[in-house]
Formats: sequence, structure tokens, C-alpha cells
Amino acid sequence: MTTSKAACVGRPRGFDIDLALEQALNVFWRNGYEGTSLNELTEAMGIKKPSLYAAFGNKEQLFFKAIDLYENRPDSLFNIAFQHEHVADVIRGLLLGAATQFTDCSHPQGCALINSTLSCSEASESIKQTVLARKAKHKQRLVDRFTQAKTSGELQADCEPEVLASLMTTLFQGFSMQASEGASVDELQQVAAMAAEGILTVCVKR
Amino acid sequence: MTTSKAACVGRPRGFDIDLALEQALNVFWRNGYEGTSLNELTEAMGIKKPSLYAAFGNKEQLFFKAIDLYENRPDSLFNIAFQHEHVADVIRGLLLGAATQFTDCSHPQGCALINSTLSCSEASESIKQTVLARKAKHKQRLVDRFTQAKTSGELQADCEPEVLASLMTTLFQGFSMQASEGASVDELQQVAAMAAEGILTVCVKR
DNA sequence: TGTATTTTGTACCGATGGGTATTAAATTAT
DNA sequence: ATAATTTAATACCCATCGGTACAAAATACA
Repeated sequence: MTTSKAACVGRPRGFDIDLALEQALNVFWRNGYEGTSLNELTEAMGIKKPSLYAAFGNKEQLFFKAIDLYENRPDSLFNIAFQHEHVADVIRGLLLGAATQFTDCSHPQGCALINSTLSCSEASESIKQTVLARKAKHKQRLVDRFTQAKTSGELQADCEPEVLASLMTTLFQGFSMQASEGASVDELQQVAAMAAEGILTVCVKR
Repeated sequence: MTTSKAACVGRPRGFDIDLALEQALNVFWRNGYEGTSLNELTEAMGIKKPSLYAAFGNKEQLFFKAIDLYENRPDSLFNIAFQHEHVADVIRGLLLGAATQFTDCSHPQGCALINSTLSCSEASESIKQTVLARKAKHKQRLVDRFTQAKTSGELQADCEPEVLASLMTTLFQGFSMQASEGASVDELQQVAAMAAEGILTVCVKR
């Protein structure tokens, strides 16, 4: 699928490339891009450096592939929440979903995309720009959905879709940081509930 | 004041130590702790490494002194907002103040404290813990203020001070990230206004 | 005029960063 | 078997990291 080179000649690869990519994602998710060293990566992936470079190119390309894997997961926050018909349920789903997923112990805490941008000095500028572009794309999905809600009369007249979308991403980023710093599910869910109540009261007709 | 060693014997120091500390703060503010190298620091401070180590100890201690400088500024967000009598004005002041200060072009974008935690791998664990402790102290100030407001009857009965404080810090962290990523004053102020309206509607008696 | 004391600049230290050259090992095709 | 091809492991490359040894320079005191 992601890597479908049927190299049927030569010595066969001694590791599962998709599994290795998942391990790499976990490390980047936990430590960000610059906070992750090749030694950490190779150890987590169970391979040596030359194998990593042969299979994935370099650290940067490995990161991009890992982020692709992250964003294409079917149980993504956006994919689930956007299934709701009413914008009120979308907003509730996004906030509660973020609080829940970001603190899920079955994987690193917080959002992999958000966590990755954090530790980017001027060195890895391309990483920064790419991640920012992806985040902007997600924000645009919010703007589009809220604009549609405004058109269909679900939102208050004085509620601007762009501002509402910005508020949502602000909360996501805050949730991601708090989760990474050890906040509990309960704490974030309570915050999400309060935020949702405030937003729905102010922005959504009921 | 901060460094009042009257070393009146020996070769006099060739640079202003307080000014140098301000420059160091600016660099940490922009790049975080691990994202800042000694070369960047010495260049910004206009001194060489041995001078830095003689004056400030090491990178870690320099960071702590820079953060002290940051937190003790009289025009701090909290110090200003907490002067208001009514909790509604405190909340409005904190949110609008954060949006405004975090995007102020006269210094690096975002909150120095929040930005510093971001790029902390397991390496600099002491930095992480110290910054987390300081952030927790600030959050406690919020909890105390909101608890007082609850007692004095300014808050709704179902509004928990801890949750409200968490929501505020969530927004601060989100604002800091967005500001660091280039969000404009206007954008953040609009978001802050919407957030304030929602919070006041849901949490504060009017 | 020393002498003690402190700062400054240069040049360096070991450790770690991302990345690679090279050779041995394992497989398919001839 | 043997050649061609691909992966694996070791050992290395250079740049940068935080930090420091050392000697020259600049001051106060005797």
C-alpha cells in the first residue's frame, strides 16, 4: 500500500516496513521532530541506520511518511466528528473527541501534528512549513464546515466561521500541550465540556 | 539588583550583564530551551562563551535567570489583569491581554514560559519540571482567584473554579502557539473576544 | 612598581547529531 | 555453480553540541 515495491530479487528485507514506520511515528509523536534522534528511531524500529536510510530516505522523509500514516488513520478525530449532521454535534464531538483521544494511553499523548511543530528551530524549516500547511488544511476544513452551518442558518448571525474555527484550533493546541504534559482524561473532558457549552451558547442557535 | 556583586577588583566586566540577560531571554523566548544553542546565545549577547559561563554559570542557570527576568516584569499579563475587581473583567483582561501581548512585535511572539516547555526532550528533564512547576503556580493563582469569585457569588453554581482555570490555561497555550506560528493581533483578539463571551455567559452571573 | 584578582579571547575537549562507505550475507535468475 | 541484486552490520565521516583550560589583558591594592 504505502510501500509496494515488490523487490522479489536480492536479499529479502528482514523487518516489517509498515510496523517500523508505526514505531517511528510513535517516537516522533512523543518527542517531536528535532527532539527525536536517529538512535532513538533505530532502537524503536528495531533496525540499524543503513536499513532506515535504504527504506525511508532520511530523517525528514521518514517523518513525512510517519505523519502521512498518522493523518490517514480512519479513526481520526476530524473524520469521526464530521459525520454528525448538526454543527452543534460536530463541535461537541471535536472537543470531547480531542480531550479523549489526546489522553488515550494506548499511544503517545497529544496530537502528533501539533506536538511536532513545537520543537522546530530555524534549522528544520521545511518540516515546520509542511506541518503548518497541514494544520492550515485541517483548519480550513473547520472553516468550510462552519461556513456551511452559517449558510444553513445553524449559527448566530454575529458568529464568524473563521473566528470560530480559530477558537477550535486554539483549544486543540491547548489540549495537545496539556495532554503531553500529563493532564488526565477527566480533566480535559471537563474543560472540553465547559468550552463546548460556552461555544454552543454563544455561536449556535438552539 | 539581580546581580549586585560589586567586584571592584580585577579586570572590569566589558558588558552590561542585565542587558546580556535580556538578550538571552529573547533567544530562549524565540527558540525554546533546547532549540537555543550556545553560539546563538553568545552572538545575541555579544560575548564569548567563557564570559557567559563566568557570569551565569551554565546554559541551564542562564535559562532560569532569563525566565526569572521574564516573570518579574511589572507589565506581566497576570499582574495587570488581577487588578480588576470583578472576575468578569479579570477573565476578559486575561484573554484579551494574552491575545495582545503574545502578538506584540516589540518582543518574540507567544509566552516565553509556554514556548520553552515545548521543545524539551527527556534530556533536559530538570528544565521541563521547573517550567511545569512555574506554570502550575500560575494556574493556581487562577484557581485561587476563581475560588474567591465562587465564594463571593460571582460565579454560577455549576462552574468549578479548577475547570475554569484549566480552560483559561488551555486558551493561553493555544494563543501562545498560534502567536508563535505567526497569527495576527486581530485574529487572536477576535478569538479571545469570542472565548470571553462564551465563558462569561456560561460561568459568570450577570 | 609589582602583585593579586578578575575578565577576555582562543583554542580545544568528549559526546552526540545526521548521514554514509564498505563489506558480508541472503536471495533470484542464468 | 555462478553472477546479479538487494539487504544487513560495522565502522566510520564531519558538523555541532555544551563546556573548559590556558594564557593574555585590564583593573585595584600594596
